[in-house]
Amino acid sequence: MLDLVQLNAPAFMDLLPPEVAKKVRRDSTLVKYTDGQFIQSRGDSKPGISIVRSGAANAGIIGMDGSVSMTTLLGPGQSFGEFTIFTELPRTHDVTAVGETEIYQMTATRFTRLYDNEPQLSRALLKTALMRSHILLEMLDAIRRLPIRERAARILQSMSHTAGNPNKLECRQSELAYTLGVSRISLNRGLKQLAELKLIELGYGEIRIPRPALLSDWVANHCNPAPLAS
Amino acid sequence: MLDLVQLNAPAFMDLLPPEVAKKVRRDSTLVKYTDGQFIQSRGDSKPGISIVRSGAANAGIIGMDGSVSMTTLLGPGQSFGEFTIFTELPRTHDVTAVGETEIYQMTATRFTRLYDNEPQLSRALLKTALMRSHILLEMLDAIRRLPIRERAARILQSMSHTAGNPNKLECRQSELAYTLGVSRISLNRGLKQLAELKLIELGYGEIRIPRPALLSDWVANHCNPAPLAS
DNA sequence: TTTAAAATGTATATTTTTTAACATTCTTAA
DNA sequence: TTAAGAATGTTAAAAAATATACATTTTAAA
Repeated sequence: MLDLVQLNAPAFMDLLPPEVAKKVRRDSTLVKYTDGQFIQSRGDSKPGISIVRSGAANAGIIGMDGSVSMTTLLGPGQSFGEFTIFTELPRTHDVTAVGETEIYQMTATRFTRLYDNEPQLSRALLKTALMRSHILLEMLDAIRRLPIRERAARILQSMSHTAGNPNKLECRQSELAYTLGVSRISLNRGLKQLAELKLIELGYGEIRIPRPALLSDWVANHCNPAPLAS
Repeated sequence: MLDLVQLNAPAFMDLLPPEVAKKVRRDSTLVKYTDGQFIQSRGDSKPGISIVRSGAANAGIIGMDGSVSMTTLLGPGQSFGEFTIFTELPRTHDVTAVGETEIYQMTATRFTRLYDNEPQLSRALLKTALMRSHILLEMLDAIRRLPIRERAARILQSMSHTAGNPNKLECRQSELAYTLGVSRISLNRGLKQLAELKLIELGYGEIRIPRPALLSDWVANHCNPAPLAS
């Protein structure tokens, strides 16, 4: 499943100096999960931080009818739940394992002790938290202000930046729609229009971006209210 | 103007021990702005942190047509722009002064020096950043998942928690609509329905919540997908 | 190679939301 | 007390998005 937050934010562990990362691993418990297994539930209040070691963690909110909204895929090195340590808030997401997954789990008390001795930890946490709210703010703004076509262009552009190949994105249209919070039909209409503008090409399970610069220009001209000037 | 983020998040300066707050004030430049004056523009890239001393700062995004979306009012003690210090991101918002306003401005270099010597700073920054993204995530989820009526109920409930008087909110419907990202007409329709359910009472420039517990119950039953269990 | 499943493409009816326009109510300052 | 402005209330038409349904294309497995 796709994700805006994950795709743009750096992994927590990657921001740590190797020796600090080692201490984090040392002080935490490695827990293994099988595909689909629950790692945490929305509403849990036991504070602690979780870091993906291998596999992936799918964060979302499961509705009463079983539907899931706003899915986020967290990969190796990425953390979640850290806000429970610094605030008194309950967990916002249901998180399940995607495939065989290993998670470093650390309780709040252990983490706090490490945190007090390793100033590098706070930098890494701050950077991820600040980038996350930055991205969320931009996304919120896009949802409120931009029509679906523009929103789609924007997410494609940001994904092409971070994905392996800037010219091709492998993803289902239904997943993209999910992430943008719109119906597949609406998304398809938007994508069609972008394809007519020659900004993208639609394929089976993939979207090609033959000239990323063209897309970037278009996004800059159509999606930025007071364009992010230099 | 109303704001979800501001209403729920603690002020940065309030999270600092008095002696650290004093050092922050000491190391920054106090700048005065008159009503409506620009404090920063979207796209600015000079890194630094700003803290409101008196008055208020209005953060929003000004569209090409002059319209403003997602307005946020920051009051005394609240900070903005700190993410520019820890990431390489340009500023996301246009910020203007509301009335006579004083802002503590600190450059990135100065702040970083202080940051390295005062571990308490990182805790305060982390807490505000984490709370912010928590609130943003919940808001994003609400926008995607909930109809307007439910969204309105949710914001009213959260505001009644934090406002001075839990039984009365003084706000224009147009402001509320703005914050929720819907038209005034749609919001009015939603509020009417909540009023019919006897959850709220509508007045001129105010919304009364005669029995907050009733509203909370309703929100818990209608707005929480997998209810935030205990 | 055939078949089933997955994914995309498309049309239409329905619902939701917005825009625009205007009436009404409330507040405040002359 | 009255007039002007501010805010809310209401309606109808237009636009946007969704749901439903089904056709087509692509992939991969039997």
